[in-house]
Amino acid sequence: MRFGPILKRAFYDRPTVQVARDLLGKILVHGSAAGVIVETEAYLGGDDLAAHSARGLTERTRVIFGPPGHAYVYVVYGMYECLNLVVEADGKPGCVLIRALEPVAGVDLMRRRRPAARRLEDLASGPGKLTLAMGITRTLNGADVTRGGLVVRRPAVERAFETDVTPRIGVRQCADWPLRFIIRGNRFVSNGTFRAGGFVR
DNA sequence: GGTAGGATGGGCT
DNA sequence: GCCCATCCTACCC
Repeated sequence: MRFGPILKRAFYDRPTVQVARDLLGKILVHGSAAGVIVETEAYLGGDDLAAHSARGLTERTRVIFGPPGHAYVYVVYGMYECLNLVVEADGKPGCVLIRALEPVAGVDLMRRRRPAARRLEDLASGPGKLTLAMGITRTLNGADVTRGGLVVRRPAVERAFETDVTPRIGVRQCADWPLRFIIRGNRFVSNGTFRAGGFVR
């Protein structure tokens, strides 16, 4: 499968919410595996207490405060890794969590990396699932995603779609902020998490 | 179809 | 010592 050009640093050097929305429909590529980004979440600076950067600059959050167009990979629940793309200008925190992909290349390899996935729709339908399927680990923390083995590309053919906005999944702070973006009707988005109040998907 | 509970360890108080 | 930006299995309709 052929893709378009790699997204340049200027794409990431913009407000977090804009980048989170614009990443939908783009192609995440790592080696021979690739998938269309169908779900993202924005993590802001300032008073967004759900963001790791909210507690200030530490060894872990250093990348988030650095220049845009780099990967921020962290470990959740001691077992899984999550991929974020750093946005906003150097010195200003902001990142976009990649939450789900529609696999489009290297699918056999992705299936071998995730034997628990029964259906294609489950292969990369969550932040921990997609890093497993794509072979993305914490060793890629800080990697430049405008060049190298992990990049984001435009699709060869841009397709129109509608976007839905919902609260973010699995966060307690700022639980009702509308910062999750999904491609409307896409079958590859994560299943979400039930919370008091009844929010699902 | 659905959900409850456990695995498991890094980061920060 | 507590809190997680999660996933999978077992078990129950």
